[in-house]
Amino acid sequence: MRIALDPGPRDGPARVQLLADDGAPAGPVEVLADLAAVAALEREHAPRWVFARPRAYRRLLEAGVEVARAHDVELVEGLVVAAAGRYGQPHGLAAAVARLEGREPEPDPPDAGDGPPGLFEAGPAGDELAGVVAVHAAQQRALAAAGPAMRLLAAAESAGALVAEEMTAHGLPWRADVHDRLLTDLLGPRPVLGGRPPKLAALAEAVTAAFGGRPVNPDSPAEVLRAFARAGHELETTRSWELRRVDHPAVEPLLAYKELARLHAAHGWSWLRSWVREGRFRPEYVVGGVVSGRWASRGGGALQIPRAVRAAVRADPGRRLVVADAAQLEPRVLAALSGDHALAPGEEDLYTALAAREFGGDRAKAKLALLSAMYGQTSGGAGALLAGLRRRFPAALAYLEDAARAGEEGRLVRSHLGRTCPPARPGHEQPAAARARGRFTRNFVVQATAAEWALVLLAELRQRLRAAGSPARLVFFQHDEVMLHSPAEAAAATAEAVHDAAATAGRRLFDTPVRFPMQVRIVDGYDER
DNA sequence: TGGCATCGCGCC
DNA sequence: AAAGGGCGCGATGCCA
Repeated sequence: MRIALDPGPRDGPARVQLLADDGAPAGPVEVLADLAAVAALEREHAPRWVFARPRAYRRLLEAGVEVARAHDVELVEGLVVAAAGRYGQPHGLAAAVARLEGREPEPDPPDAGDGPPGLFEAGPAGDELAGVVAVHAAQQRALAAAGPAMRLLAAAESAGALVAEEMTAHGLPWRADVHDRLLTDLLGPRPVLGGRPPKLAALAEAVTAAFGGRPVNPDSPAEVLRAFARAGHELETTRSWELRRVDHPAVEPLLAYKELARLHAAHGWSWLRSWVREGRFRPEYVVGGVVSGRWASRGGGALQIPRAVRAAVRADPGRRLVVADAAQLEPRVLAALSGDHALAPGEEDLYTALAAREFGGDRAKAKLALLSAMYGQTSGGAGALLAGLRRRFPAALAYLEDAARAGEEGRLVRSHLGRTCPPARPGHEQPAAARARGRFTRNFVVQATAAEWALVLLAELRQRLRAAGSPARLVFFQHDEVMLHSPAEAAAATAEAVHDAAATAGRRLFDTPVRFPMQVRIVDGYDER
């Protein structure tokens, strides 16, 4: 059973309508006294809730209501539009309704699916619930025609919306005092009036001194290039890997400066002030925000938390962090996709196993070879390594090369479950553009399939925790890694649920002997191995 | 002053 | 011969 839901304006009534599984209305529109009434319907019917966008669920969470299953109309519309070769065209509810009615869709409103509260409530008066019902019915027809893989993808994407909103609501445990201590250790005391912290100021002066005393702003690539040019070093860029090859006394303080300045600018005291409240970091996740189906995030750089500050992520007293990451997910996905099972023979470290068989025990070399194959890299010695891979894993390499060729020829590629890449843009016939698109589609098939494996893992894990009445909460998700905040006594069971969910995710996507092991650690701090 | 492109680097 | 996928974000530098 399905129930369409319009949570309504913030101070107004919510409305619901019972639907058959094909999306046809199975009852009248009903007005709910409040969102808490949703909880009663959830207990009574355990339906799949059909709503317009993730923020609808945010409203439920604010009212203290969690649900088990959902169909997110705007997220699914994105999948359906892309599958028709029109990635990037409007997929908000209003646009979907317009298409159904044979009108030209308007561009999506800014931040479709997210954005500040009130944006949509204040939007043009329309029957939101009727739109949700009509578009959902059309999507059910499209998904039925596309097959079970697309239906699984739609369900997983929608489950992702539930997880994302719940993770934001719970927040990532973040110890501001620990973070502050880390910053002070690395940068010196926080400057009271802004400006550079002591250690950064000292390094900037050291750079200037190394260039003979003429002031050089190390934050300005242009100035740094000019300074090196005056010293007789013509550089292309000021990237650290290029600087490292230069023999000049300014290099060492400059590299040290860049590393610390990065920390200060991106995750320093102002970040802490902006993003951590009452011991929690609450980023906003953007489900399906990346073409490959990976999540993006808005605000706080949630998916780029540097290792240097991870010690600040600490479990509350009496709790533990259960941190799990999928081991070598992308090459395992490639093995399953291509049927080249020899590439991923078991649960052991895939690169080590590969190194032993092909690369003289050199794990780094094996990893570089595989990543190069999946990214389309051939420089830096990668080309020579590819030959060994191609000889040993012809099916896996052929899979990637087919995807690359499809891209170069302007065709579409799809993930295992049917997420579709954007169409080629005009100009893709130019050789350089064609090769770039080939690298993109080569990577897309793997990255997008890995992303949907991870989505299914999340959905399965969430379902297990709910079924068991677990007190553990999902608090972080980053491409191939999940973190839970769990009472200490439940941590072992939580870890088991992760392993179980991972195995199930593999089975739901593939009929394959390839395994998808998770490395799980139960720790107090995110920095602990 | 604000918008925008570029650079550079953090994460996967 | 050369060809590295996907992001977010802050600082700089240029422009209106």
